[in-house]
Amino acid sequence: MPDMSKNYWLMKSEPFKYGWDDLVAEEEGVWDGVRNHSAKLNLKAMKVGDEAFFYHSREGLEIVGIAEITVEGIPDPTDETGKWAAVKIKPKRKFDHPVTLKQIKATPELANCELVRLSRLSVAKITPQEWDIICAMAEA
DNA sequence: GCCAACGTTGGC
DNA sequence: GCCAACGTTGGC
Repeated sequence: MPDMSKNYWLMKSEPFKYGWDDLVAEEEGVWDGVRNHSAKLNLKAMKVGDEAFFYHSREGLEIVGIAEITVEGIPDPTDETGKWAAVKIKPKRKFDHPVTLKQIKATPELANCELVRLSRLSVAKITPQEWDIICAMAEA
C-alpha cells in the first residue's frame, strides 16, 4: 500500500551517464543538471522522505529501483546562475524484476502516467495508485 | 540513426 | 507578442 503522506516521483537517467549502480556506489547522490522548468517544479516540490522510481532512459528503458529523497531544495551545484534546483537521493531498494516501459505501456492503468504522456520530462510525478501498481509489477 | 515532441531563441 | 527555426531529448 502506498503511504499517502508522501509524494512519489520518477527520475530518469541515462545509465551510461549516471545509473543505478553509480548511485549505489556513491551511497548518496546529488540529482542535478535538470534544465527543464516542469522538471524543476517537481524537484522543488520534493520533500525529504519522498520516494522516487529510478528509471534508465535511452538504454534499458526500465525502472530499476527506488530511491529516497534525503535532502530537499538545494541549489544545483552545476548551475552558475542559481536558478536551478536539485535534491539529494539515496538508493532504497533495487527491484528484483525491473519494470520496463513496454510493460507500463501495456498496462491500461498506467497508460496515462506522465512517464508515457510526457516522455521528455526528466522528473515526473507518480500518483500513489500508479506507484502501487508498478511496485506490484516489480514483485512479479 | 531517425524522427516526433517539446522547449528555447530571435527576428519582426 | 507571435511564430519560424533550431536544438535537445528519448523511444524506436
